[in-house]
Amino acid sequence: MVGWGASDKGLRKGPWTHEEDELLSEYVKLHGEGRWSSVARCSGLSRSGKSCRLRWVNYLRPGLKRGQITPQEEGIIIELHALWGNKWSTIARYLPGRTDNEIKNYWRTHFKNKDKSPEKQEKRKGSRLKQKPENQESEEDSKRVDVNVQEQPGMQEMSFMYPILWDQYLSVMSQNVAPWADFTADDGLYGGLWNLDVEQQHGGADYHGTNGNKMAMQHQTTSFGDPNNHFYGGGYTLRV
DNA sequence: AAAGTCTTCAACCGCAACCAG
DNA sequence: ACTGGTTGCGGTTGAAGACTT
Repeated sequence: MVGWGASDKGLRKGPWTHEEDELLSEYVKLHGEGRWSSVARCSGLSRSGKSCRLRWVNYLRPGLKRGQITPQEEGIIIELHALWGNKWSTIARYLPGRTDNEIKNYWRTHFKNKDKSPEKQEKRKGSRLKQKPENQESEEDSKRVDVNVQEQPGMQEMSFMYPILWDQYLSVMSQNVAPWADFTADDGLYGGLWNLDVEQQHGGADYHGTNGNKMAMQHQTTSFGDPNNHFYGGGYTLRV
């Protein structure tokens, strides 16, 4: 990578070391977030304020989720992207523990590649299929979410369906209220698509944004695909 | 086993908005 | 109102590892 290692101002660039992470964490613990330019100056780090902020926000901040995006999260990403486009930071507010960078990367790797030549994709897909038994759904397939967006004057309606694994289904159902779901966002939409109790999950519910927007959600659970594989389906119809 | 290709993700850059003086 | 510094956002890049031939 050209220029990484040291910049013309003597600031380091490139991957962060464990020592730098510790310095930054320690500094933020003592002085709090914000004032990133002074973090860079006072913490002893030879990093730009921008770099410090980015490292904290995307990697060091407590409460960040690690690991794969779940089918539920994927559904929310698709749904909100259909609403707002590439407003990654806005979308990230609805996925606590996930960063805008993570969501942006996920979108690019999983959905942007639709732009690539179909032949190439088919070729790769075909060779991958050789590796697994016939009729067995791949992990990617099992995460597929189907979205249907319909716009009407003054209202936008979206439906999305996704298959989920049985243990994920149980895990979601066991949470009467998702721990992260209880917030409202500046733009007035209710922030917790999973903030439904079991009865409501099956019955649907209406929510009101703080700006008066009405957001109606209808949740459906149904088993589809191969019941022996313990796939269940979830879905919402969302009207904004 | 090796070389080529593809995917993932951390980190950078440029720009715009915001804020204090 | 203007200016310079700071912060946040979205787009892009490139290294590393996984996968395919």
